Amino acid sequence: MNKQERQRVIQELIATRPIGSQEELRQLLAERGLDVTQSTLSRDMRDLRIARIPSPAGIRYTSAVAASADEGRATLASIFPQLFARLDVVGELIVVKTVVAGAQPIAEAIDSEGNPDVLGTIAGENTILLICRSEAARERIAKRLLALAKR
Amino acid sequence: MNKQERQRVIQELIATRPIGSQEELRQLLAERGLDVTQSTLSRDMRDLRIARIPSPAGIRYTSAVAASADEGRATLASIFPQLFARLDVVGELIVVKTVVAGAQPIAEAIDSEGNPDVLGTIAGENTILLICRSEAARERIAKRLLALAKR
DNA sequence: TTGTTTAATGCATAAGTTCTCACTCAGTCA
DNA sequence: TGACTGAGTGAGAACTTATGCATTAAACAA
Repeated sequence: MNKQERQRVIQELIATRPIGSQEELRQLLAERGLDVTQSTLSRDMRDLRIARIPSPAGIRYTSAVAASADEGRATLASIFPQLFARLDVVGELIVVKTVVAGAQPIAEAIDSEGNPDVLGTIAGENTILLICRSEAARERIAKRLLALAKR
Repeated sequence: MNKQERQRVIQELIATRPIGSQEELRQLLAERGLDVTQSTLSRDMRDLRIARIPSPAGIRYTSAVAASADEGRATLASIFPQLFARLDVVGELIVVKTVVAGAQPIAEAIDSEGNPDVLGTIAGENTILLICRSEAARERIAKRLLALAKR
């Protein structure tokens, strides 16, 4: 049971669906085999600065990290761990999921490295598509990104 | 006793200083002659969508108009038929063409389903790129989307 | 190995927020 | 006029989140 991994899953869950309480989040995590108490989630939310936003439709949590992540251009290593959510690969492609609004800065940081293994990046709001030169190149890059994420 | 006036003052107070609880806010309002209970403030906060952001330094309220812009997310089934235009596939990819400005909401709706077959989506203005886990996954998704479109 | 330190966590409960209900008051209409 | 309606509110119950303290596990030094 790993704190980093858990916090990453929390970011992702919160980015992709409305969650109305820490207890609800706790259940979603439990379904994924991450069993912790609400106390721990309260502390995670603080670490991640996850905002709680009320509205007529109910309460919702939102990652507030993204807002403060775009100060100038940061190095990949400095922002990737904070913004990263998940990574998948298929063929020569890598799909990186990030917290809300995290895709743009990460893609920019990757681009600016000028790695020839990377043919290009396309970033949406919380998803980056990385097109690699070959499957071998894709493997190298994915490995490196995963290592970065673990920081 | 005027609600609008009070809510205006709340916005102002929250913008200009760190406020850590509704009780604290209540006192500040009382000093200004606006006497209400914390219950009322809770309702005001909801009306104004004032976010509560925790951090190692304590809790703080912030006007959250920007952060809460994603309320009222529609289900895929409810919007897809209206916005869909055309669909093509290649390898693990699906390219969905939509009516102008339709890509963003559809991509969001797809994301929020959390389907593991879908590694990620990237949306432009009227085109969505869907990256699937495999060609088989791509087939399943494409079939489903086409069925949805026929509604 | 043994002791020490530190991070992570659960438990119990304190602190804080939201909700339900009842009430008031102003406006509307027959 | 008198009944009705809806917005706004307070009081306290119900619910949610934060925190103090104790425990455990891991890393490290002696």
